[in-house]
Amino acid sequence: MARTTDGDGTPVPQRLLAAATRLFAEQGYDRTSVQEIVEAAGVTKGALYHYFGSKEDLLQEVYARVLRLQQERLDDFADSDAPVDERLRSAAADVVVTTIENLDDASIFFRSMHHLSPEKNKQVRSERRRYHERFRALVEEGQRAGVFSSATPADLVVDYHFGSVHHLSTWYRPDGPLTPQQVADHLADLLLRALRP
Amino acid sequence: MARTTDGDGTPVPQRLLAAATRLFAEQGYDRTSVQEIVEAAGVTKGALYHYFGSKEDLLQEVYARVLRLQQERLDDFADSDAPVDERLRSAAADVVVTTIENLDDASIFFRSMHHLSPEKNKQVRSERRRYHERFRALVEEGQRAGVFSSATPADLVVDYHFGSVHHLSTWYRPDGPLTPQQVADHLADLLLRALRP
Amino acid sequence: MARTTDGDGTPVPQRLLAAATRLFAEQGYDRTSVQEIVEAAGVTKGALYHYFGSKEDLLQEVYARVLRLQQERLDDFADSDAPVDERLRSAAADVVVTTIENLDDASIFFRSMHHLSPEKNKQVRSERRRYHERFRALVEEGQRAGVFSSATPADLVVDYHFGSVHHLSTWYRPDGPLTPQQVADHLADLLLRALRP
Amino acid sequence: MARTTDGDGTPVPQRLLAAATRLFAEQGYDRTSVQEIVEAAGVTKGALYHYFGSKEDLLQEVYARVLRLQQERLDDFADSDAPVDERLRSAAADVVVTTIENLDDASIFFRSMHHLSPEKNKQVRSERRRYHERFRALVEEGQRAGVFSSATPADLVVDYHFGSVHHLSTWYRPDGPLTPQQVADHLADLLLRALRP
DNA sequence: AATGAATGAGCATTCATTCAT
DNA sequence: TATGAATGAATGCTCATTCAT
Repeated sequence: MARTTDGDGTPVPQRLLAAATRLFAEQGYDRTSVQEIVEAAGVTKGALYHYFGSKEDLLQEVYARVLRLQQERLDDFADSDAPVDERLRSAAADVVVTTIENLDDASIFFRSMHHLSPEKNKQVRSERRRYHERFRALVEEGQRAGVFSSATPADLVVDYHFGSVHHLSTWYRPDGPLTPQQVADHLADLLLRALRP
Repeated sequence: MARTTDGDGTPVPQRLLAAATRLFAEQGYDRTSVQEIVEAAGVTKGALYHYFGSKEDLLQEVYARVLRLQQERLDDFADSDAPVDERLRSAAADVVVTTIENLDDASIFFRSMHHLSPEKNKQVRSERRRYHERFRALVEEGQRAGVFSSATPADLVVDYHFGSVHHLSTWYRPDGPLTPQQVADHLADLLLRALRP
Repeated sequence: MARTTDGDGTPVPQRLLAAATRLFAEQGYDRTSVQEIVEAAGVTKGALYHYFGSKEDLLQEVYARVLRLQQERLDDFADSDAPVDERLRSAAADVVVTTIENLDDASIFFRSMHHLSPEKNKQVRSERRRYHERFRALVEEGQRAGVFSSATPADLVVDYHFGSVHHLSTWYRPDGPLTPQQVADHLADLLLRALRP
Repeated sequence: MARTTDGDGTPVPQRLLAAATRLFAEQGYDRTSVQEIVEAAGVTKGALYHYFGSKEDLLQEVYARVLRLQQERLDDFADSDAPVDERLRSAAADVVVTTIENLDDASIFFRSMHHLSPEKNKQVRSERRRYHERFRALVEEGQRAGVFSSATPADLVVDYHFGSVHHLSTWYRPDGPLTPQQVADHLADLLLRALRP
């Protein structure tokens, strides 16, 4: 067993990433000090700077992990061979459920992205765009097939839906009346109903 | 009168509020220093603290002004005697247009609200709720009248729409292909289409 | 009735002096802001600076009033035609009683004197010295008459007694077991007993 | 080891403590800025806050060191097997000598203690009380043995003496006519004479 | 006699980052 | 691989004092 793990066996970089994610979500990026992160992870500052070049690098890693996960799930749904309306409904509902299950990640996304330096911001945005375009392609496919109304530009439809997804971290409470799946079904339903020809 | 205004004739508190609004939107609350604000407003720190108790008070004032304006507009639309679907469509489109026209305020709202202390946060949230409830009442009125589908709880419908409004500050660019009014019409249309029985 | 009094009829300068005395004693000179003083006195800053040149002037006035009172009392006792031991005992006990009755003044004296500028400090010290010398003269008179032991220099005897007087503000509590008069009698007794030949 | 010391080989925390002690005594706690302290110690602010949590912590450390030293000396004298009047005389004289030798510490004690937060103040006071009680026990022992008069409560006797000790920082000057030891002998003598039956 | 807006210098504290070990 | 002492610049805020009215 290498030195990079501690009592609990989790490697140091992952412990740092987990601690940072939780703290960034709870307090915001600027209000979380490097000292707090290393204390929560049970290591020292030197260790953090051994694995990450800066506090900002840590934030970017949090983003990278989330983006990778979301893109994988979207690709899976979009690549299935179900009818396009079912594929869109599944993907639209899934992003709601996984966002609720990782509300910390979502909070960080919509509140801390502007804390990245221009270059890193650009990189994250381009990965976001890839995600957005995959989703938009589904909408356009349905519009071309006449399954969805073409009254609204597909881009706007996607932003309409993702607006509500981002908004989840503002109002969703685990102890509220609806389960994540129920919320997801309702929101996907609203999207599909809005797209009825 | 001479003392409370400067070269441009605008009272000092309003100059400070305007400068703070712009800077909070551009850089975020934590990244904007009091020094930057007073320099942008052309006054000294002492003057700022003469009118505002703290940097946080300044942020709260920004919120208070926006909330007041939005509530007034919503009340006007909701109180008209047009049919309920027209009233909802007008209100839904209007909030989009005014949000786009004041994107700075919107950015601050969705990125900096968590920087308020618990008490102030509570106060702002309760005013937000009042706004939300007025909007929800419109949806419920239409559902009771059978004009709108009751498939989705009215609360969720409202959050669906406001998610897309908040999201505007993330993607809307003045030099994009759509005018504010066009965006507003499309988004209001999506809402009304989703509510078709 | 002039403008210098308010609802309660007390002239503004005296109200300021009383407020300052209380606040300086409670919080210390440096920790008391001019704003607090004027609020406690129910006037504005402009009024304070109309009557007093500076915050420091206010402190000096507090001193001046106390010194005047104490000197008057000491002179009365020292000038009586009782035997010297009785005169010393009376004066020694009286300064204890009046110090306890004005513990605020005493606290200020022993904690804030070093906040005066060199010139003002010098002036206060010279008035203190006059007081000290009058007291010392009583001791010396008794020593010359053989009523008091000459084993200790009179200066040191006076400092010994006044040390205990200054110390009162550290330990005396109105709700303690001894009345001011009892404390005074005990301390004067200790002084006289120490001076027995 | 190289890092924790500088040119003169004294560890940084001790250098800071020494500089703070001198400056607090000369100018008072509130009038001494953290900047002055670190400049006097030849380090930066960051270094100070690496070792001490706050300016107040620094003050408390000054107290803690003095209290420890004084308690040790008192215990040594009180535990000897000389007659009780000799033990009291030695202890009473010793506290005078060591106070004069550390007049800075004494000044801080009697002028800055009220600058501590309530909790820290309480802690320091309780250690003071332990010291006071050890001294009082000596007086009571002599009173029970009939060596000292019981006319005055022992508590008051202790406060009488310590008043004069505190007062030293007000009037004692190294270039005065009396050596520290002479002052100590006189003050101890006054105490013992006052206690004669 | 009194106001209160405005100043400007100063304050204690925080923090991401570096680097000798 | 990891430590932790040290840096140095920045931050929000306070306050005695001034002065046009």
